[in-house]
Amino acid sequence: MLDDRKLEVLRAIVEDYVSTQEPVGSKALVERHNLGVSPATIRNDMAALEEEGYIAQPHTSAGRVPTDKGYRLFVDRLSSVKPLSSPERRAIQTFLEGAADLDDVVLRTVKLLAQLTRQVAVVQYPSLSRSSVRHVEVVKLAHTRLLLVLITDTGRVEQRVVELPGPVSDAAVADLRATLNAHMTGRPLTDAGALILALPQQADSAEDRSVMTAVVASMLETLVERFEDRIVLAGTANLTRSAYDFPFTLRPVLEALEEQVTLLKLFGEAVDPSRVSVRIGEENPEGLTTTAVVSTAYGAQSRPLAGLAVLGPTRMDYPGAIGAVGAVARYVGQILVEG
Amino acid sequence: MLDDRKLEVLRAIVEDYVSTQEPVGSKALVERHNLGVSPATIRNDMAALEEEGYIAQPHTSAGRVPTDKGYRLFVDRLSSVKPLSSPERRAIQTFLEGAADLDDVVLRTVKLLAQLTRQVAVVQYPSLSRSSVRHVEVVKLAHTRLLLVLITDTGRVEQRVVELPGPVSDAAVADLRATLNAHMTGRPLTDAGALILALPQQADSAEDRSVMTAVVASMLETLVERFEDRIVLAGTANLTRSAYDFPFTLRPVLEALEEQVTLLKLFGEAVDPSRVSVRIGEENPEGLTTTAVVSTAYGAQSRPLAGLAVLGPTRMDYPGAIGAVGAVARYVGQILVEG
DNA sequence: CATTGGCACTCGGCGAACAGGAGTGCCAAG
DNA sequence: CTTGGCACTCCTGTTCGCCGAGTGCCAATG
Repeated sequence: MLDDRKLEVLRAIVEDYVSTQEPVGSKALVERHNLGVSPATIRNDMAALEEEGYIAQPHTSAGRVPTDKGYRLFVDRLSSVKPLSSPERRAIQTFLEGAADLDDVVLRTVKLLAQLTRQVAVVQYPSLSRSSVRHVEVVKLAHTRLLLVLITDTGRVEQRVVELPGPVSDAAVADLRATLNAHMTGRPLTDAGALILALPQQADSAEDRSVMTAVVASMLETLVERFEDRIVLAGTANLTRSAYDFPFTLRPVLEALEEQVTLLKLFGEAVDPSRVSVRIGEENPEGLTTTAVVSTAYGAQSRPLAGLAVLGPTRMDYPGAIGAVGAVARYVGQILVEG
Repeated sequence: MLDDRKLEVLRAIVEDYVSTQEPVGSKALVERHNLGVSPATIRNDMAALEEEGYIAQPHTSAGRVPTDKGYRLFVDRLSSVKPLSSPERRAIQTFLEGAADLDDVVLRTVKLLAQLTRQVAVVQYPSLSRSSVRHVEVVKLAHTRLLLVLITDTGRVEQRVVELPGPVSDAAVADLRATLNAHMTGRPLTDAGALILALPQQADSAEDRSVMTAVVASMLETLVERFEDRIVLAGTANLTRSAYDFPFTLRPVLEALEEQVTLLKLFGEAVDPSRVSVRIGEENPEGLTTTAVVSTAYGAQSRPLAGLAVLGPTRMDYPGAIGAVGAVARYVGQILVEG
């Protein structure tokens, strides 16, 4: 059905439309790309492509525009990743290496991505669920109040205040710290919860037991609730560039970007740092159905830490975005895994 | 120059324009407000108001629109704060009281404000500079690596990893913890830095001294660098509602909202929880000159914690926004100061 | 049978012309 | 000072007609 030239035509249409933002006609196509055939031939091919649903015309007498299905085919079979230039690579590396701490790494990453792609960038903090416990600290703030601090091997720190049913001694706190560390240190967070579940029953005294119960409950909440929370955005202003057809399409996107739940869905599939996933139009969660999302995971191959993505209109420079997302993910992964 | 009726006319113009978003003419004015005079009279008043620069007409034959100066007069002399309804108050209180921790309080606050005003809401975390030290914790992560945790009385927790020049013993760490707490606990963060500056010189051994130097340097950085950082936004999608005149005006606003530095300026003057400040148009920092910002501080009267604001088009419901900002600030202040 | 040039057709975009109407400014009278 | 009347401005929406881009179809060609 679709011979090589038709595919070539589709690629040309996508490329032209992405760069000009205007429907592309048969004549313009043969001029800009040397296809070696006449406009009439292209018209036949275009008719076939439209028949198959890869392109569409906004108005009867306008040029053609790729459909979501067309972009999909383009991404899957017609495009190759556009590698970054080596100055770009160097810039990325030095920029990211200058980061002071985890917050700074994530912040720089998201800004970098937004700037490179001129789209909206979304970066997820290294997920707790994929980290291990480096250390647990227990601090007595008052007679009946403790602070639990959980430090992960990715440098993330979660803390939580626990109200106790009764007062505790300093010695008991020291005990608690030792016990928790003995059970949790070095374990992945996904397992850590189960490992401390039985602790209250093993406590020596009734007091210890009630304290332990409160602490364990709180720790479990931390492990469960905060699993994947923090997400950082940058470049939302870029949304205004790509939208002539305004409030209608922009509104739901801005709303979706404020909804953590929606954003988390973007990373649902991206668990393999070596592959970049592209979701186009209707393939996205509600509110983002007019956009395209290019995402991947970062971290070591064997241990992905979290997701990172670029979001823009479906008319997006896919090869460029895929290249940028992949490269940035690699560098961030390196820094976080080594550092 | 401006008698009572002219002021009344200005108020009517502002109110009508805010609610209809359309230039308001003399006839409509006398119909919607019972001013007791004829349109012709109003026309004379309007001419005077225009002469003085309080209103302007977009086109020769259109109605009048308030200028920034007009809004300013309206806010300063013509409007009274619109108190929230008592169901609203109750809703706010219960909603905020349901918050689990500081993050949650701030998050709920910002969402609440955005929803109440249907504008963009901006909330600053309780500023470190206006908090006191509740506790300092020192945790040994590895032989040459310590974690410093600083907990403030507003529930904020800042942590930082310090690389040491050489290994430390557990006893030294315990010492360090005790010393730091002795000097810092209960002190405002603004003073805490000065109080630990001299510590390295008092150390017993050369090893202790080098460790202390590293720790103090890191602590000072935390105190200085992180003074005012985190800011949370909500309701950016509301920007699309109030803008027919799009990309041109929206773009710089979105950019400004991503710029922490700009946002911080919004709170520059707001240090008194009992007063709500309004900045209109050109009174705002670059990028926000087409918007109005209603801001205040929250916290105890004697000890403001941070700022909180609402941002929207200059055509904004000022009485409503001022009421909402004031009320929310009061409730958040209560919760954070008591809790 | 794919390719091509020719050609009629469609339809959106754009500017001109036009009518309607809202709103104004001015003026003279109360 | 207020008011009704009135001419004027100019924005808004509509219609009309034209232009041109782009298409689909067809017959001719290699």
